[in-house]
Amino acid sequence: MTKVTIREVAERAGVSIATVSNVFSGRKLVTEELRARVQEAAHALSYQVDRAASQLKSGRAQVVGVLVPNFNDTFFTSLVSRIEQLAAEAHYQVIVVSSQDDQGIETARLDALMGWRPSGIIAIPATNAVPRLLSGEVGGLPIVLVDRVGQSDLVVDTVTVNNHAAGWSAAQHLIDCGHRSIAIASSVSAFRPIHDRIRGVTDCCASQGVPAPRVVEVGLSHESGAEILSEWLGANAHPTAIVAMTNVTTLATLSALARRGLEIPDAISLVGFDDYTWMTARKVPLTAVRQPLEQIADRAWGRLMSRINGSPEAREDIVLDASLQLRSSVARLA
Amino acid sequence: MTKVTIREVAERAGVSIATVSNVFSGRKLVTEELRARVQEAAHALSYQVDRAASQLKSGRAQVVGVLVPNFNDTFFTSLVSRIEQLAAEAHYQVIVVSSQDDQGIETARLDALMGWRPSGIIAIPATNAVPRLLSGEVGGLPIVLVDRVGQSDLVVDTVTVNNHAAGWSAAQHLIDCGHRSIAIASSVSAFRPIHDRIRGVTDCCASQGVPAPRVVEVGLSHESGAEILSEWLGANAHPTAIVAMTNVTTLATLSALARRGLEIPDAISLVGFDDYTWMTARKVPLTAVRQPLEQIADRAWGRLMSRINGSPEAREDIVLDASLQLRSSVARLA
DNA sequence: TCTATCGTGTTAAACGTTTATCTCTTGGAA
DNA sequence: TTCCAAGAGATAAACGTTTAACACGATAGA
Repeated sequence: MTKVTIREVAERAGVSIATVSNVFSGRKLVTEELRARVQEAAHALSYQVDRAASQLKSGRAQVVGVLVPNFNDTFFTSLVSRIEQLAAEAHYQVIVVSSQDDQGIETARLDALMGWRPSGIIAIPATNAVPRLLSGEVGGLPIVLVDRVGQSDLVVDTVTVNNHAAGWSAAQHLIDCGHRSIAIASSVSAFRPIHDRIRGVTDCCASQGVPAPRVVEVGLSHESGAEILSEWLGANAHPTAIVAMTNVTTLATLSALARRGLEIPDAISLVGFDDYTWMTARKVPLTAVRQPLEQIADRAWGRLMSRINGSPEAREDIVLDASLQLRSSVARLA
Repeated sequence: MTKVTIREVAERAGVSIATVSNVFSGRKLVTEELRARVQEAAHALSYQVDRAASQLKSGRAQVVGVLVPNFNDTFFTSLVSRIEQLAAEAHYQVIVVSSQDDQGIETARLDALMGWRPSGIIAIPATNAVPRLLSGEVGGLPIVLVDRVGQSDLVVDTVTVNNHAAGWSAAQHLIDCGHRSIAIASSVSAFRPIHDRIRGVTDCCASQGVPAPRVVEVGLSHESGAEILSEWLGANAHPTAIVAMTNVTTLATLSALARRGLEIPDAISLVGFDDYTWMTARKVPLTAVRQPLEQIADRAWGRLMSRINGSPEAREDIVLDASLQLRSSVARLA
């Protein structure tokens, strides 16, 4: 693969390198005849525009960076999947980096990302603290923050879910079904989205005179979560229903209940969070809160593109609604 | 963000740009004093090496491309996750592209990938046909093929699982438990790994005089799979056991069985493929074939690095063993 | 004392594009 | 017929690095 350059293509086609460049970038008209000659030459030599050179000269990058906390939660990978697809359609390339739920790594990865001089960044911060680089005050780099948005004095666009309402609707359904003793399986209660969901549940209970739900914090991994929850169930009076705050905690709850031999919904009812195929692939399909995954990705991408194309609109906090998927994991109490 | 260049850093530190470059690339020694001055200046200006310029001049890229068929199968995302981690440790960046299970898109994405002039590529082809670009005959680009390796006259390294043995061990377990009527839930039987797994099951049955298993092909999506399998169960005599050929078909089988109200393992036994947390998060934990995910990623990465660093070793087909995780979804028949 | 060697640093020439500027035709409008 | 605008290509100057070649002391072997 003796790297073939624009010069060789130009020579073979009998034109200048500028013409070749124009054929590929399409920013100046080239007659049909020359265009054909160039295409043919390029194909014959299997020429490929060198991104590095192109980007260096033009300053434009056709790259967007995507930062996610990890690849374990399907919520994040699904988002990445959708964004990759949108990006490809828009002839952008995506560089995905993971912070592995660690602020230090987050900063490092973000730094590395900047080396690409991306056109924009879509980020799900690892914690409530938005990294300095993403606060948007540094300079014109378009940024869209998604999901874990902890602060509110931001200057960048955000796309989130109405987590308070999501929690409320889950609680309302349980209360409607006669539940009074509710527990919450939370991952990290300090994270803003989780915090809001918990408040949603709590507020709903308070509004109807139902005792405040107990909150069990189980961490970010399935294994530790199942362990902690199982122990908690052993040491405390059982609630009649549990509502899980993320898709990982849903899994952890399922494991803990199975481990303790507690039937759903006979012994304990469950409302899960996020909605994936495996939730229906069970004898008792799970009632769950569905986040509008595709919409989140679409809105985030759309917003980023607007910014990249220099839209002067004011910043916006896009808040989408989650919906409760009613299935069979919640018992109707007498 | 008035892009700050190496020149400004050099000026501020009172050195030449070559020295700044050396400090960052580390390929020539710089005295501690100057190094400190440079670091400080760089930090003060928040300087970031421009990858495009760096790569253009040096020809080296510190980038590896990763091609996967899709982001729906956890097997692929898990692989990507692990590779991203290994890459970060080695100061490489990963560009992930998805072929969306389509040969046309695969070629397009691969072309785009080449524009980055990556140091190497780890690829899971979408079909048995290895894309021309990856056949390795084009030139020195290091390539490692993983999982879906259809041909055997390759010149590149490969990392696969011993699929025949994996299928065999699943079948053997069923036969040991007294099963004689076995069905296979396959995704796309033509794919080499699937084909081998099916043969493994079939050969094992044949070797012990058990009737040949019936194969049901259910496609790549959970939804269609559940539908097809459910219909099949309605129209045919039930087998006593089903073995699923991928993690998506496992899910599809679970759904189909739940839809038909068939209990596991009382009505039908099930051996799943791939081993994820959700498989244990059920009342009846799933017996499943576990692919050594982490090992696959590690070996693929290791091999790629060897190649990139110019190892002259002969090409190798690395074949790893899958292991059967015994749990409770297979009934012991009288 | 005279070279040879080594350790540090600088100079300047690329790398493969993009794009502002220039040149040359061609075809109306006056 | 003359002039000018518009269209289509070509020329050449960057873009921000890396790195070969070079310079300059200091050290050491002869």
